[in-house]
Amino acid sequence: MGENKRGAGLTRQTMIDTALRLLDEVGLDGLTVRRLASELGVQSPALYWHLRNKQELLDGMADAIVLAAGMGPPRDGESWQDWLTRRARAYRGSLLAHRDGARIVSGAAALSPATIRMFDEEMTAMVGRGFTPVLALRTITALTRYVNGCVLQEQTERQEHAGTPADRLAALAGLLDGGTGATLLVALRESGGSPGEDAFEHGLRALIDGTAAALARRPPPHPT
Amino acid sequence: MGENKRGAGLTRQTMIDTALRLLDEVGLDGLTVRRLASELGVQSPALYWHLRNKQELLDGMADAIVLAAGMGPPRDGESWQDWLTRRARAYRGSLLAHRDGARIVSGAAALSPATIRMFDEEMTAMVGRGFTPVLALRTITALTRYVNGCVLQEQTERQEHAGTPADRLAALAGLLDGGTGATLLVALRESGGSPGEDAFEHGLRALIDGTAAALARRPPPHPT
DNA sequence: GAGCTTTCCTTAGCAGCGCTAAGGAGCGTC
DNA sequence: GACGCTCCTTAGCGCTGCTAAGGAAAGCTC
Repeated sequence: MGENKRGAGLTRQTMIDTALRLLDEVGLDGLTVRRLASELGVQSPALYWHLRNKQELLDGMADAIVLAAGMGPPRDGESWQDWLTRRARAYRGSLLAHRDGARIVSGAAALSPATIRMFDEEMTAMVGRGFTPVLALRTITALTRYVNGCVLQEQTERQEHAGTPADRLAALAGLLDGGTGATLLVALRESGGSPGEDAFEHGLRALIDGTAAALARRPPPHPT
Repeated sequence: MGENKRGAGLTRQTMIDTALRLLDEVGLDGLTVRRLASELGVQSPALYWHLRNKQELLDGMADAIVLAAGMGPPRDGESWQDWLTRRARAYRGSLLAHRDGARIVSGAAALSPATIRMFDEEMTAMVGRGFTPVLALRTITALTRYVNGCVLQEQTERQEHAGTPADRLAALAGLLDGGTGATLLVALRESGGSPGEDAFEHGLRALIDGTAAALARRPPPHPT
């Protein structure tokens, strides 16, 4: 693969970047330390000079994926509903941008201080818009976990069902003896393109609207 | 470990049951084929007479966990809101009942026909209560993925942060230079017991309420 | 009842994994 | 020129999922 002596020696960052590129090729299960080392033009134990173990590499990759979403406080004049919606879509897009991205982020053991500070800034902005700190934390947490769960499922489905959608539908029809009347089949046939994206948008709007209801239920402590 | 010749030979079901028990002891990463075989009083290749590979075992475990939640159509006189809330809590409880339960279910490649039929029955019940098939599918999908994401996060956090909550709070305070004023710290301190459970309940209610709003927005095709 | 087949488990072992131990090349410093 | 530090090498350990080949026991056929 690549030869050594490229510019300077290995860096934590070049390892993470190369690992993310390699991830798209071979997937998380194919991402071995030896494979990454050969991609970097180096023997595998060389990586352990820069990393304590493989998990530290995965953590770095997870943080890079999260940071690439470009989240952060709302823009000026943006309602918190629009902001949180945009934020959730950007986060989902960042997870989808890399193969097994959701598995990487979900399995991460620790986020970087920069990411944690970003969460804190976001919550402060929410408090400025009428949230209590507790409600802000609950909302951000619920949204993040929802997106994680959605993309995780989307990505595992994408790689294991190799057949065409029509084949999958036919296989499902064989299991549901009710024939074409089965509700699940009707729904899958009627929901046009990607049911994953539809379900994501439905749940996202529901979470935002439901949060607005919770916010109205518990008004800010100093109403004018 | 266990001796062989217990009753009859191995069964798919006894393997799955033993694997679930072993899972609570050693976790998913410690659940190896050799370890499970020794627990069954047998050599490891014996398992491959009953299973094609390890993934098939994990799929069976996932299905057992899902079925143990005892989901299904609503009871008589139960509103769909109460039913879906109860269903989501039962599902979460079933995932939490086994160590790494969410990882097992999220990584499952295929659910059993019985489970798929149960989903179909649930969706039929929802259609009977005013949902369109597409909206029913979106709602069930969003709820399932939300619970998956929640429990996945809860379970990975539980095992990797070994320190006491107070220690974690102090470590976090070191990262957030703003001192005790940081919103994230305030929220963590104020949210009493388990922020994971609080966030789950908040998101759950938001999802249900938001779905009710979506249902009201798109009324059934034959209103009287 | 002998012989054959089928079922279910054994022993042996392969390729690959994460990771460690020990050593060596290239450098700057005294 | 010797030393020490940095960063990489070669060798290899214990483990993984899984396969190949064989053997004991049970059941079926004649």
